[in-house]
Amino acid sequence: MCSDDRGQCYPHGPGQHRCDCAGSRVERFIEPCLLLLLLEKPAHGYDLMERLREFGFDGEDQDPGMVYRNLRRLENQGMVESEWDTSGPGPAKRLYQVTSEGRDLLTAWGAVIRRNKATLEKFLERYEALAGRSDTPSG
Amino acid sequence: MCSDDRGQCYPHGPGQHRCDCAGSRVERFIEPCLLLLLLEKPAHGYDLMERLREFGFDGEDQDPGMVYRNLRRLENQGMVESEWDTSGPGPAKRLYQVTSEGRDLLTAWGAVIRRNKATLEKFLERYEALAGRSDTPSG
DNA sequence: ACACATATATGCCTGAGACATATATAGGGA
DNA sequence: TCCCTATATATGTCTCAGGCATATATGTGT
Repeated sequence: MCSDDRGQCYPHGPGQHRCDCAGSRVERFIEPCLLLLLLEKPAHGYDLMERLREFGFDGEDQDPGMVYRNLRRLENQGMVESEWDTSGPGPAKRLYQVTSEGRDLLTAWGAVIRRNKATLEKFLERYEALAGRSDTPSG
Repeated sequence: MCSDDRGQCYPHGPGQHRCDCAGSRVERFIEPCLLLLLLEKPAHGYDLMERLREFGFDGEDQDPGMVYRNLRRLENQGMVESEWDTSGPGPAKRLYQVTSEGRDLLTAWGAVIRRNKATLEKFLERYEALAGRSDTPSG
């Protein structure tokens, strides 16, 4: 079923893919995070990969594929623009910045995330109301 | 790309599957919702389908498949138990109740959802800090 | 020469979820 | 009787996001 030796682990339960037990994902959450980071400061993928940890993305080993693919998709959709930067040392970097369409998308995400937060809050209220009763879920 | 005539619609943006534009999902969120509802009051699938709306599940037309499959999976994992109820009129109902393992799972979910909420809050803080600057995402 | 950090890109596979459909029971109306 | 609807459960198919692996290239240090 779903067993590793890292303590709490539930069958198909609250976990990342294949039982990482780090929490259920908010779908596509990486998208608004990338947009926000890029609005704060234009950057390239490898840099964003590091900075994503600040949003709770499992820092230990970030997946480059995830980051780069999302950036390319956002570019295809006109949400970000990129240009090669060969000025520094090392391999060329693709410098991204957000377009005005991308700003609109982030605004939309803002609303979505507020709504999402409200949903989780509603759940927790109800969950804690239940826990206050005798038949608490933890006991 | 992603266009319908229902107003706000972003390419692959904040939306349910295939551009429903109703908000990005929290993965597997239906699971803790079902457990919580069943702890509040044992019930059958069709009933739960209705009650799920209270958690923000797109009420208009709820998907029975989603509900029933999740219930059966939870039962296979020993998180809930069911028995047929043929007492009432109409077709037989499968009455579900939560097991002690299921309660533990809900407790774990509680922690996950609190963490998730914190992540969204952190994002929103940072998002609003940016919006306070001149280069606000919406303007 | 070799290892390593930096940097980008692509391929494969799985699981959740959206959508459609099948099946059965019972009640009401034409 | 036949049909429509509400109630109730179950299953098939397809797509997409994400996890994991891998390929490629450049510069630095030893």
